[in-house]
Amino acid sequence: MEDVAELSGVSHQTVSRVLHDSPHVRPDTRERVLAAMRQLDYRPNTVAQALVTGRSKTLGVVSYDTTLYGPASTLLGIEHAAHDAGYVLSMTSLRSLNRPTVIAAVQRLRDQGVDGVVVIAPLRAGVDALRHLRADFPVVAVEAGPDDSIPVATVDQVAGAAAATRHLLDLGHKTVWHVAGPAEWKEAEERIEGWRTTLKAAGAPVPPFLRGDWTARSGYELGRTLVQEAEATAVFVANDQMALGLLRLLHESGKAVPRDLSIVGFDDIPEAAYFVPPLTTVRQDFGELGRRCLHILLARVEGASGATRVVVAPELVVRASTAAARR
Amino acid sequence: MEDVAELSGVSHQTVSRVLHDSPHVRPDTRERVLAAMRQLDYRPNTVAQALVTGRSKTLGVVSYDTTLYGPASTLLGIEHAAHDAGYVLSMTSLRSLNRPTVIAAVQRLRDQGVDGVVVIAPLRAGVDALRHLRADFPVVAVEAGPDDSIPVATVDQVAGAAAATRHLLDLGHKTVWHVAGPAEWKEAEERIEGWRTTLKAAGAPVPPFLRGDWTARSGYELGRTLVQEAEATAVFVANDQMALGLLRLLHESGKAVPRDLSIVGFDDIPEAAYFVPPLTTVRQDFGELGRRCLHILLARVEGASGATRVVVAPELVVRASTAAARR
DNA sequence: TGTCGCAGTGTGAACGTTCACATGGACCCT
DNA sequence: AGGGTCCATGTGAACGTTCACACTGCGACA
Repeated sequence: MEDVAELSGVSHQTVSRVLHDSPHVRPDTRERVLAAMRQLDYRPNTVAQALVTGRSKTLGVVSYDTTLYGPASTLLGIEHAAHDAGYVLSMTSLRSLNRPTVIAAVQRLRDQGVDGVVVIAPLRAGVDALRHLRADFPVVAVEAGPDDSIPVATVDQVAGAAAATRHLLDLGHKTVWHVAGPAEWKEAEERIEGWRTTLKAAGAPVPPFLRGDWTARSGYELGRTLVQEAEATAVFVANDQMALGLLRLLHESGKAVPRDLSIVGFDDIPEAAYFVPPLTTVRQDFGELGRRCLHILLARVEGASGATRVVVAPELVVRASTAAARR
Repeated sequence: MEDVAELSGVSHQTVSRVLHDSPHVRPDTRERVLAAMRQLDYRPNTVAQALVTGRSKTLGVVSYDTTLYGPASTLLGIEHAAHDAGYVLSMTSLRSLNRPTVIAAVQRLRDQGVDGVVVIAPLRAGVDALRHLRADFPVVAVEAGPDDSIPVATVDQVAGAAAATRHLLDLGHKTVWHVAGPAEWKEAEERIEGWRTTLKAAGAPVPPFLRGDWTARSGYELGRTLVQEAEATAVFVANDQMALGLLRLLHESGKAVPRDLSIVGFDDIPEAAYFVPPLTTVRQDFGELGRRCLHILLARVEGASGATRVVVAPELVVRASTAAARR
């Protein structure tokens, strides 16, 4: 910067002003400075800027397993939104999600000088950790956060599960079974809730749900139990991978989908449309989710306060894995 | 830091020394300083450290579509390795991959003060961009890089494709068809090469390959062409998603897998084992890949030089989608 | 017994910015 | 003509570290 100043015959301060488009610079001076910058290939030192301003134009993300489709897509949405806002993203991926690890990760990012953090913590434990964070630092949770102590962007899981369940009931099924996700996941619990309340509201019997772990393998295993229930004609599975496993087991058991059993999944992963048969599922707009939560965070960083809650609506996508009940 | 110094009755420099475990501090002094740090909950300002040392303990990653299984897993491997080495990761995700965008992304990260960058740029164009980067900054490419001008960590695509093809030939198939990935992807081209040379080496005829775009949809569409080839009994598909699409089309066309057609995929995505039938495929250890490339980068950052090339071996996973040719 | 070396500590400058304030001139108004 | 205002610019300190060097005392060695 000193070099640029010297070359263009002004002080370092004027260079700084040009850099920030200050109105108090004469056009010809500005031009001279810009020329010098170009000539010297000057690039402002963001680290020095961060030191003096206390702002780094960097945001942190702490996430769990970015290999899963949901978190990965959300992360991408966050990244794009951050990029568009001129922010850089720092990432931390936890190997296990519990109170100390989440707190440590946020602290670490904070020490690194990020202006704010978004936590993708769909587990109960992670959600819980957020409540124990200092309130003097902008944090937003995505996809399940604690009550209202922290701003949250989330997809309405209950509504999605309700839509899936209602779809099956509308097709004439007497009731709907459910393959759930792991108990520690808030989303899993909310999907159970949406499913159960919809059944109750319709006066349908509520069968016990089966507990999976999101993997295709668990869907496959739990399918064994399901095929023994002669009554079952419709299942709402808490994610598409488990639905895939279930689909395979049914195929191996000689059961036809949707003739013998109608299936609805959740997430709408890109592969779902090419399952055999193509899977009816509930689409979550993860990209939008990420974008929205980043905007909340940005507002916070800029000084807004008060808890916020953004809810993205899921959408039922009807394909070939569901059909009217046989009578 | 000044506060800590004052509280423990030493100078700021001694505090700094304690911070860095300098041997030239008397044990009791060290103890006093540490106590003061705890009492004041002192956290060193990494930004100031970065300013003066020129090192930020931050590494950059520029990637393309982190929603895909491969890049996402690689990213995770990189992240874990970085974390273990005490580094933080800054991420940039490109919306389109070409020379200017890649160069701009690297520059941006560099301006942000990262110590080095890994580029996940599987496209020809991205690979190309790397050649036009200043050599005075540590960059490593993962999964396809230019010749030898830049260090690279990669999975041996040719060997993987060869293993897949040979597996099918060994089962007695006269030849093997191929559904390839998009031409701009280096991996796609290398898989074609592995497939073609293996066929040639075995004296088998080389049918024209079909050009897909990695999506299940394209596998489905291209399947139409494939079922019209009465001769075809074996196909090597360049990734698992396209194999899924193909599987569905075959099912709809009344063709049985593997009875009428044997199929091998590539990647071994977690879902592959639950396709109908379970997919024989080539597993890539993306986590390992990420870890390895990060270690190369770290070595570079610490001052090592000279191009390096690390190759991870893929592994054929035989499942139920391949069977011996009928005679 | 003088001096060399080293352990333990302190001092001030530097890193590259921005911030708060000071300066000087042009213009306008009374 | 004098004073206020605003524009354009400059000056020095501050941000929180590390770095290079200087200093003090103590033990060892010749």
